[in-house]
Order: sequence, then C-alpha cells, then structure tokens
Amino acid sequence: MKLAELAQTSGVPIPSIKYYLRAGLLPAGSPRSARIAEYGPAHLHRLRLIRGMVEVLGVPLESVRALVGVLDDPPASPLATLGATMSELPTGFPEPAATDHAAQLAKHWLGELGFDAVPDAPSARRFGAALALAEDLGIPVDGAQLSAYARAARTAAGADLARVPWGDASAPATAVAAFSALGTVLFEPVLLSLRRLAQAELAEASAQDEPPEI
Amino acid sequence: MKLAELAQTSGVPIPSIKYYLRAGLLPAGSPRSARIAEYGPAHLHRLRLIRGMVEVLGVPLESVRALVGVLDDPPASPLATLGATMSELPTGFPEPAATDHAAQLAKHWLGELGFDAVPDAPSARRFGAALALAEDLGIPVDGAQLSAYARAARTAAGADLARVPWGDASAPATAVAAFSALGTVLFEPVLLSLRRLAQAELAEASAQDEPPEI
DNA sequence: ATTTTCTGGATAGCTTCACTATCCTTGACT
DNA sequence: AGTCAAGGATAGTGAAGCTATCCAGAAAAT
Repeated sequence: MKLAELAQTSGVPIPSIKYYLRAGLLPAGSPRSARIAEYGPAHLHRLRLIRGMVEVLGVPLESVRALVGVLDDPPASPLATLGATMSELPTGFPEPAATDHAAQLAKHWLGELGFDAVPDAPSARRFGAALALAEDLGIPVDGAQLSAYARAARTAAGADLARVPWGDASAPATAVAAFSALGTVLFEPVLLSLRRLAQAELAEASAQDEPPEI
Repeated sequence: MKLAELAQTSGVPIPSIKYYLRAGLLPAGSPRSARIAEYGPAHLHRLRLIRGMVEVLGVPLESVRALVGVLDDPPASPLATLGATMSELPTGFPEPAATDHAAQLAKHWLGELGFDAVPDAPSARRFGAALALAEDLGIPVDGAQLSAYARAARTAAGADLARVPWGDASAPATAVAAFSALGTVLFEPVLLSLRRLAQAELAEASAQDEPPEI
C-alpha cells in the first residue's frame, strides 16, 4: 500500500499522515524502493488508533505517543505491564499540579479505602487533586460516597482483568499488554457515561416515588 | 474588593480575570462608583471553579460557561435538574461524532443492560462512540464486562444521589441543583483514578497467586 | 524515451484556544 | 493638583494540531 492508498482507505488526509509520521506516532513504511514506502495493515490500525484516541477520547497527541510507545515495546510480563505502564497511559485529563493538601487527602482516603500498596502513582495524584478541588468548591468529601466509589471501581477493575488472557500461550505477552493498556483507556468513557445514565435513571425513579407537590 | 485585590487573593492574574469577564464566565462586579467595581466572595468562588475545572478536569472554557449557566440559573426542580442539565455538563471528552454503527451499538447494549427510558442523551452517544472505537481497535464488546460496568455505574450513581439533599427545605432548589451538577463532574476523575488503582491492586494480587515462571 | 505522476522531506502557514500585554480615558484617593 | 488605578478596547503570544506548498528525483504510463 502506498501513501496515497493508505490515505484513501483510512480516510485520513495525506498531510495529516505525514504529520503523524514526523511526530513519530506512525512508524515509517518499509522502503519498497528508493523513493516509495510500503504501508501495511498495521499502519491502518495505528491510524485508526490515533484518530480514535483524539476524536473519541480527546487525548493529546503527546499522550498517544506514550501509549503507542507502550504498544510497540511493551514490558515482557503482562503482570508488570499493567502496573508499570499505567503511568504512561493517557487520560484526557491534564496532569494535576501536586499540592500538599491534595497529597495528604489522597494518602488519607486511599488508606481508609484499603488501597495500601499504592504509593505515588499518577492516579493517586489525580485522585487527590479532584478531592481537593471538590472540597474547595464546597462539596466536602464523604466517606460513604467514597467507599461506594471504591466498590464500584473494584467491580469495574475486576471485569477488566477478567478479560485479559493472562495465561494464553497463543497470545504473546506483548499482545496481552497491549490489550490491557488499550482496554483501560477505551472503557473510561464507557464507565462515565453509564454513571450519568444511571444517575438520570435513579433521579427519575425517585421522582416517581415521591412526586413533587404541585 | 477591588479587581487588584481579587487578583491578589485568588492568585489569578488581572488580565486573566478580565478575560473571564469578557468571556462571560465571571459576572461583572457591582459598580461601587462610576469607575470602580466591587467584587465579593461569590467572585472568588467562581474563579476557583473556573481554574479548577480547567486545571484539574481539563474542560474547555466553553463547557465551563455551560456549567456556570446552569449554576447561575438552574431549573427549579432538583429532580428535573439532573436529567435536564446533564446534557449541558462538561465532560473533558470531545463531543463524539454520531455514526450509525455507534448509535446501534448504544441502543442494543443499553437495552441489554436495562437502561430503557434513556433515549438520546449525549451520554448515550458517548457510550456508543466508545464501544464502536473499542470494537474497531480489536477489543470487542463483552457482555459480562459491560454488565459489571453497569453495576459499578449504578453503585456510584446511587452514592451520588444519596448525598443530594432533596427535600431539605433549608437548601433552595437552585443550591441543590448546583450541588448535584458539580458533584457529577467533580467526581468523574475520582472514579476513574480509583479504577486504575484497583486494577493495579488486582494485578498485583493475581501476581502473588500465580507467580510467573522465571 | 519521454512525459506525467507521485514520493518523501522540508518549510511555512493556518485556526483555535487561552491567555497576556499595551494603550487610553477617566475617575478616585491624597 | 497630581499621581494612581479601573476598566474598556485592541493586539500580540504560544502551544496544539493540522494543512498547504515547494522541491528533487524515482516510478509508471505512453
């Protein structure tokens, strides 16, 4: 497949593809001859990944680069991968500035919720930053709510890990790593939109239970 | 409080405050005299809100404007608020382009998961878009995983609604609406970071159970 | 064999977002 | 009276993410 065909079939304009090439998001094609490179299905897949991450998840290209770095060259052990690469994974949220108060909040509540072995992951920082902001804006942290969140998070995480084919000999460790990294980021909007839908559902239900006086 | 003092105490530079004023994110101060405006604690709070939404949640100012619109002039019924304003609420994710396939996926799975009364909310569109992307990238939808997500989402949503002081006569309906709108967006990163932490936790646990052959 | 097409590389331009800086007039405190 | 500062208008900045143009030269078409 030549560049023009890649652009054709992927629907991504040529200049954009060149841009991704320059930015190191898309590997160069294998040179079929001195001046023409050959692109394969892997390039198509990668293009779909880039566009999808940007358009659906809103992650900056910088973060996509980190993700494809993990996909191209994943740690050998799938077990290590989840933990080790979690920090490289894009979130769509900006990297929060670490304040003392946020760190302290995170430490306290993570302990309370039973997340012991988690030292200083970016996720913990984001957790602290969000709690600090909520507090700042007059929505103080509530233990009952947080433990419900922890339960929900563990439910979701359990389902995530259940899908990973850990011991599958047919799947190389790198593929497993890619699978889990991708699943982690791709299902974030799924969980969030379901939460909003569930809120609407419950609000409606409680409206039925207790009709507002007219 | 004069502009300079507002800038001083909030830590936001004067030009930025002027920018927010121009953009309609911050209401004008009450004119203390012809050329000097008086800013109050509400302005400080609003500034904290703006900066927090941008810095912690990464929402574009455009979306913050939608949110403050809801806060400034919320629907009277707190019940109606959640449902009606959910569509105005920022997400940090871009508005997904609605494809047929995504819509169909959303319809099918929402039905499967028992979300019946939900027609065409933005959340449903995002849900569909995310599923379509995952499928496209080789992570097909898995019913068991999705129903775990639905359970998790309902758990979190239940905790959200439990905190809302529905019938509290001391809290005006507008304050209740503001509270729920803010809670909805502020706790999104909390849930997400807990999921990642729970993944790491579970991965570690399964590593202990079944040590990799060395 | 010659013409046309297209490639990869380089460079420059564009658009949006979120500020940031400058200028100016006019009113306020001292 | 004189300096200071508010507020409005306008323009400039910088990053992100493209998009457009130009070019030398190899490949394909005729």
